[in-house]
Amino acid sequence: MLSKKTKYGLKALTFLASQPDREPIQIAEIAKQKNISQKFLESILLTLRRNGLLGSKKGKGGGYYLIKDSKEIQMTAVMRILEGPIAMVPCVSLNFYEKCLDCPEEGQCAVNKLMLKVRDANLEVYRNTTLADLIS
Amino acid sequence: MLSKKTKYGLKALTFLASQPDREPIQIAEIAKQKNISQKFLESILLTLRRNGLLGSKKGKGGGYYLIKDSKEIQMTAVMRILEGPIAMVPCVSLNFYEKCLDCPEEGQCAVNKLMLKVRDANLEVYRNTTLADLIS
DNA sequence: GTAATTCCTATTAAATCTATAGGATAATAG
DNA sequence: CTATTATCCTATAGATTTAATAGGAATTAC
Repeated sequence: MLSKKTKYGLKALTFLASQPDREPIQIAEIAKQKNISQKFLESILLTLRRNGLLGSKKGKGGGYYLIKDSKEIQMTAVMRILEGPIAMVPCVSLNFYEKCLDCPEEGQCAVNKLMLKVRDANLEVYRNTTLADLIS
Repeated sequence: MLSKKTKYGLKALTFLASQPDREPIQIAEIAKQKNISQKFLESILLTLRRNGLLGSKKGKGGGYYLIKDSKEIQMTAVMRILEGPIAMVPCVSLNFYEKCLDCPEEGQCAVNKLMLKVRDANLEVYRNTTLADLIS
């Protein structure tokens, strides 16, 4: 299952990407437009900012805005920030590799073999989809 | 993340598939060979049987065995039984479709659009991978 | 300086996953 | 027919993760 965090994060990002310019938009505004709990959204936007996808401005007239062109934002980045590793098991993860302790030989492990295919298929999708592609 | 249930289930299935014949194998034997908590594995094998992938025999000489040729067992079935819907959100699920309550129009929803691609990519992998493919 | 808004940490509440317990049921062997 | 072996089944406890909330600190605009 996709977490609500990711779901809300994606909705917020596309909302920002569909703005005519990059003026800061307030959390409250995004939450209202996209039907999201404001406080929860607040923490999500914060992590998106900390990970370099969003910029922010405090005080009156403040808010969040995209820091890059939406065509430059790949889903690989978004998913890794919000949902965590793209691989479903650490032993096939590119960025978060860990050996399985219960598995004597990776090359002969069925889970490894299947999840490698799944990882590649998903990477293919995420790499070839940008934020811009998600806006109709 | 892949659940341990699915991970263990896959290991058990491939272990059974790699047996020379379809004689029943005891839970204890599978658990030992594959490093799995026996009681947990027991419940997993039970659901695999209830969902038509395994047969079982009670009493001495009992155990579990594959009910079909491993070439006939697609990962779509295995994953749906163990991990649940292949789609990451109900609004793109083939077998468990549900409309999102917070989403006015599916056609214009970024989450829907992205997860549709992901679903298709994963289905492609799962449909084209059988249990037999996972045994080296 | 006041109002508006993000920033930040901690905490609670809810849901899900993992594992275990313990007895019921069925099959086999003798 | 009895003892043994193994699956069957339900319930529940424990652990982890997710979702949401609370409340005040810091910053900016006017």
